Amino acid sequence: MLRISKLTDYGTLIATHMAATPTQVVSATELADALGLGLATVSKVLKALGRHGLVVSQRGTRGGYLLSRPPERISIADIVDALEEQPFGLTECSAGSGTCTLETGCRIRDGWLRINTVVREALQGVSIAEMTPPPRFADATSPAGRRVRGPSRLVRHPG
Amino acid sequence: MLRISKLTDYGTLIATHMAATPTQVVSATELADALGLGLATVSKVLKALGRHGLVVSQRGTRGGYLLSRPPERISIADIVDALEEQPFGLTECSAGSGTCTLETGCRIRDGWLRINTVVREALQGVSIAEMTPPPRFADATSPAGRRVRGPSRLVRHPG
DNA sequence: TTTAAACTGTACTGAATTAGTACTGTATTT
DNA sequence: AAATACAGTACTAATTCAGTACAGTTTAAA
Repeated sequence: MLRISKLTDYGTLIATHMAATPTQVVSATELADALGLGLATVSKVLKALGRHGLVVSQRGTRGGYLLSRPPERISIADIVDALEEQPFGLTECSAGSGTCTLETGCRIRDGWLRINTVVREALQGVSIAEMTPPPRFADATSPAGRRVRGPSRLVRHPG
Repeated sequence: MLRISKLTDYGTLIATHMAATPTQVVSATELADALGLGLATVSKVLKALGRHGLVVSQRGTRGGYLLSRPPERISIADIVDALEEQPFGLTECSAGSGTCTLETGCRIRDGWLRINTVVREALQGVSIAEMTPPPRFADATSPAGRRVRGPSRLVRHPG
């Protein structure tokens, strides 16, 4: 369907929400309430994010989750990698290898690999700190007033 | 799964194959044989491509399909549009509208719309003529020797 | 020390989507 | 008239997704 799964969608939602208060421990319950999602669903997402080192968890009363690094350094690609099937690839042949029955004589694997690269760079080029629209009544001189202006900034090649 | 469907994959395969002999009428049977796919499957794909004006069909003996325009002017985005769910969108909210139960208070729709744009441009930026690797023993001065060199060319902004 | 909040891990079930195929009908050429 | 090839619809099995449930462990606070 060329669409991210709902779980991945929730992942970006949750991570973006956490990015708003990056130093604050938030519990799955709080996130579920704030975002209108089921607790079990939110837990499932956070667990996956934790496995991939994007959040760290704190057990017990007053426990919860915390972003493991500044939100500017967590990209949408990171979230996708944590929640979608790995490895990344728009087609079967460009992701794994060997499973495609057409391998022999396939002339377009090359093309798809190039497209993958560009798409991946697009996802890598957006951090969870950049997902939310600029605050409407923000003071333009405040740090919160800094904003991304359109897609041109999106494709940056991190390395 | 953030992956194109197999049908879409077949679509790019079929279109790319046809792009190699752009003026020749090819039957579904020939394509199925050449690509190692089922006839019914190939027919299904070609029908969808026809509905979207990418190929024209010719019935009867000696009938078959023909690209409706030069392969340089048929993009991967065209194939995707013909075979994947419409409209294009990596998330539910960035494709349609109204179906997302979280609409109210969703802060990231904007971000996903921007990402969509970039991904879509990547798909629009590659024609089915550019999918195959350059012929290995091609004369460098021949038209067939022209080639795309890496992803930088991929993101071109057609509009 | 007890209790409650909160994370951990696994498993399950219904729904939705995908993939591939079958079948009947129509058009065209030889 | 016959063979080839497209047109359209429908169907079934397999896969994937989405959401939830449950039993267990850790930690902080009362």
